[in-house]
Amino acid sequence: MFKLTRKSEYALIALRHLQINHNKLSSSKAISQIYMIPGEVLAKVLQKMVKLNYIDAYKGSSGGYKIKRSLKEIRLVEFIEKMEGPLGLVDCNINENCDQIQYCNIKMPINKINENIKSILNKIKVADITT
Amino acid sequence: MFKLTRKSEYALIALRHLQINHNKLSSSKAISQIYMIPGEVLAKVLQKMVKLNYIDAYKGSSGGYKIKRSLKEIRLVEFIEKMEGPLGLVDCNINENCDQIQYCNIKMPINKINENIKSILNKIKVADITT
DNA sequence: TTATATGCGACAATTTTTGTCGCATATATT
DNA sequence: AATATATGCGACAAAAATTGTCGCATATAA
Repeated sequence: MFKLTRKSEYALIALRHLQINHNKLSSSKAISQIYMIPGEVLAKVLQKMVKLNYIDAYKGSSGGYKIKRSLKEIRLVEFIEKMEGPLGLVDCNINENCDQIQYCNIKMPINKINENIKSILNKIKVADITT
Repeated sequence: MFKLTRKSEYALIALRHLQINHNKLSSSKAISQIYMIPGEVLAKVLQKMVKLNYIDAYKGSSGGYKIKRSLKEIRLVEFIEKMEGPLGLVDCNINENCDQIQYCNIKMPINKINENIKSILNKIKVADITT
């Protein structure tokens, strides 16, 4: 519980790197070597960030990735949800396929807490981590 | 990320049940049947809660479990950490065996956020879920 | 033309979570 | 005293999620 997945960690590490090196392109390979991140895994994370419009990709030799100036005010929760899927303390927040739901006595209180946590996390920006 | 494990869910469900039925003993089997929880799994969760002193066990025929009156002010984070182990956004908060740590550029900011989240979660009591 | 990038899908390995089985001990009930 | 019904506990198994690998396609600067 409450653990970032490696994918998200790699994404944040890469974002920070791209933010620091915003004046040039950084290739996936270069980043993966600097931070000891498995190449293919990082590549996919970067590709996903491109799709989600967080960073720009430049193909071809001497290509690479570059951060978008629009990144500054991204909420951390939003970023993680887009990278990994919806967050929720319990599955019934996300997906109603729970056989136990009709007998469950805690759904409502948990949902309340979940909303509290999310509203708090909403105040945290990606930039709080990457700058 | 941010998902309670089933064990914790079962624990909370059982706690709530025990709280509502504080006037009598409830057996593991009875609880597991009411809430459709696998018997052996629930049994272990209950046993752990006994060890952690959250509930009392009475052995033998017509035995079962009973909630302790002291439960009211337990913090949710504390409860979950005792049931599941330490919480942390990243492993390096918990366990320093990370090959990447010497190259990692996000450790400190993540640790900061981790503390923020924990301090917020600290305000939530188990009773917020079980009552 | 070539070397070096990104893009993408399928698959494999690993780890974590979840659940099962067997057996021991305790005790109320009969 | 015997029995049925509890808890207690360790080892194991199954399932799911996470993490990592491989192969090949496309794009482009040099």
